[in-house]
Amino acid sequence: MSARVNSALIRQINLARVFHALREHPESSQRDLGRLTGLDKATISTVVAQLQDLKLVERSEQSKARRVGRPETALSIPRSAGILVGVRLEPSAIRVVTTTLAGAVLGHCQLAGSLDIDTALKALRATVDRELAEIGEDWSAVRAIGVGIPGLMDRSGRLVLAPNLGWRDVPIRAMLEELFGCPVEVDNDTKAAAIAERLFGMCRRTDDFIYVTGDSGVGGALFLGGRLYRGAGGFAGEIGHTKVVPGGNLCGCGRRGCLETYVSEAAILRRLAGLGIEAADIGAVAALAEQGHGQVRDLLDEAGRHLGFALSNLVNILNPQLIVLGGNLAVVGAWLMPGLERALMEQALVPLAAEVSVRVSPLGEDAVPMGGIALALDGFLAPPRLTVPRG
Amino acid sequence: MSARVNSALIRQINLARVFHALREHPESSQRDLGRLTGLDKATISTVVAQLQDLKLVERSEQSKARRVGRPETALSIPRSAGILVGVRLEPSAIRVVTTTLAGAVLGHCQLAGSLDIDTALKALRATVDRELAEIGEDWSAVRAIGVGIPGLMDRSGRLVLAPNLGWRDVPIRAMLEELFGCPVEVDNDTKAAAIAERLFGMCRRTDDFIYVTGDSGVGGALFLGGRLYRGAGGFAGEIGHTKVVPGGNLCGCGRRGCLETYVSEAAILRRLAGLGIEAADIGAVAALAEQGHGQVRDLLDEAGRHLGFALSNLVNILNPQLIVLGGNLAVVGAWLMPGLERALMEQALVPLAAEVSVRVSPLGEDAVPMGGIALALDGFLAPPRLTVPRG
DNA sequence: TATTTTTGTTCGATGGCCTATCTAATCTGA
DNA sequence: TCAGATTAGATAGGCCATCGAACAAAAATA
Repeated sequence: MSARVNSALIRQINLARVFHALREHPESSQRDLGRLTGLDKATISTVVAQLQDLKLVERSEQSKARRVGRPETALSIPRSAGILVGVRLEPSAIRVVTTTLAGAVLGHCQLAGSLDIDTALKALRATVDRELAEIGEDWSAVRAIGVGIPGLMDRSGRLVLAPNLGWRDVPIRAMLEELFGCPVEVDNDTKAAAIAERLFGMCRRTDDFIYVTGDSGVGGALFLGGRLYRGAGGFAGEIGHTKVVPGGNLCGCGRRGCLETYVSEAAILRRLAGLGIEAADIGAVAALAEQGHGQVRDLLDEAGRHLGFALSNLVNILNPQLIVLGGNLAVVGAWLMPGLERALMEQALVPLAAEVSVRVSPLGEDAVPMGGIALALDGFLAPPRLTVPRG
Repeated sequence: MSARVNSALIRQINLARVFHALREHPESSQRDLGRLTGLDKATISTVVAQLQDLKLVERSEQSKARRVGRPETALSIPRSAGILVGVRLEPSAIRVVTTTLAGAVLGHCQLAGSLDIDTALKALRATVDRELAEIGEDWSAVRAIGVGIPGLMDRSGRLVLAPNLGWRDVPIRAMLEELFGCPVEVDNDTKAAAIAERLFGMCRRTDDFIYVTGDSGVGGALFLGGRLYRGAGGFAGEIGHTKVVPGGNLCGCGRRGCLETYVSEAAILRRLAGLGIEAADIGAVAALAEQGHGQVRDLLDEAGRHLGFALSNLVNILNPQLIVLGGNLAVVGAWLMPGLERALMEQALVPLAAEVSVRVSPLGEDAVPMGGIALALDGFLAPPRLTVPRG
């Protein structure tokens, strides 16, 4: 059953809309917010008053005069409104980012990871504590925490399966809320990163984009029609097992020629090793390419071609506006691009290929933790989804 | 700018929800509708009163007693509420269906098509006039008309391009409203058929499904998260040019091995002709298969395999709950199925393949005109979409 | 200094939904 | 037969939302 549609929901929706409008356009006046949201200025007045009561918004002391007439008073989302904590939880590392409610980064922190759940959680707690001390805030300032995890979640925040961590069927959200004593949101890391791209990255005005990343495998997330698409079972986005080479490399899934046997970090390192080229990680690969290493460049170009082939089918089917390369793929993005764009132009239908552009994510290593920030923000701001039968 | 969120919008949403609940569950009482929509019975009371004022709903005279207490009075969407007209406009044929507002079919009608716009529109008007006479209704009873066209539409109802009809940049919606003097909705035929499947067919409870059809090409429509997904430019769903055979048949798009060179009606007829088997249309092919013609069955099985391969990538990426074969593919669906399901099981990731089921559409030839009905219903019932920044 | 101009607040109107109460219609059981 | 129990639906009052219009505030301008 979907949510009740009543006046409380209206206010919840408009509150979120006004807040996000101010987040996107800092130092706006009430008049600006009215224009941005389409709401009457009287409504904006009461909504802003409520946001002030919630300590989410502050009005600046001095006012800026535009030309004639009463000057506008600028509004802001102050640091005193509280902070958000975004976490990337991985076998190899735990990365923590703290931001204001507006998404401005206050500090970073990183720690070696762990495969044992209890150890990982304890380390996480210690890391966040240290990070808070570093930026001079305490727990009372934390509004919410969001965590991106390489695994599959259900809607209630239960981790169904995380192969890389070796975790299965863990009530991770409940455990973290117990641990931190504040609201916690959890989601798949790639999906979280895609949401971050939408709220803080390069997709702020883009309703339809595909986000691709490549670590151990190749993950994807689909942002369709202004919202993240999760699929019937929450698995949507599994682009890594698209078949790109008939009878190609053997994949962990048991089939041959899957995309992720060519373009994941693991695959690239393995294939370079096969050529006698040692690289510790994707950064080292990028460095080699930067130095003009021909074989490395060729291999990345080929990987880009395979990725472009897989994406071309997706472009034909989904007609996105933008494709974003994130995570490890962003690190070598510049070297994947030529092959990728060539394959895309050759394989995708002309009008669709012409409209889509491919970009490298600007969020870098912070993509997933910033996704945690986006999840946390959603957690206490987003109204419930409501469904109406329609086309 | 998205719609204003105010109390008028709330009522619009709840009106639509109650109407659809009654459409889905005929002869419901107000109490039933309250349970179905989650709304308070007081709210249901006023909403039903308004629906009655709008002549959309009627209360039955006699009442049905369940056990003890005051008996319920059943509500219905009566024929006197008006009728809807659904149209499929094609080069070869114009097909018209009339239904009640609840979607119950009142009559069918078909006519040879035309490639000339003026002739086609005149013929359409005459066909609808005749059909109305046949079911004993006149134009005053028509609430709205919906038309499915094999071509690309923009959001305002302008036909951008219809290669099969040879039309380009035609303000088809405005022309039809002029012609009929009542509200008209237009959309791509495959997308319309998918909406019909959702409202009247086998996907009434399914929020995530892929609809596939094959006429001259292979078309698809994506119903994702409870609504039809159109893509950034309205092109979403082009499954026909997925590459399924490297270096395969030459396609009209200039590339090789596209899906639609194997499984469209045109492709199947052409490939059968290459084997010396003459079939006039897809119905004849189905008949041959029915008679046990080995070569025909083999070719359909192979087509099913190619379709299954294309769909397997899509299943991996979109994680749908259901795949529906419609249009001409439904006619030979039984013979495509074995190859299709085999390919799907082999190629798609196990947990995803296990959850998805493939079905043949029950709507048959009426799928597109019923899509017109769905569009027409949406036109005067669906509230405006509202967007909230979120994940 | 008075006027103009623009911003933001407040008040009343309107119209949603919801709680509580009331009425209607039937069944139950003595 | 008839009073009570039970359930469906209507109505009134409360609350809260947006919105239009009048109002207050603050600065530039003449």
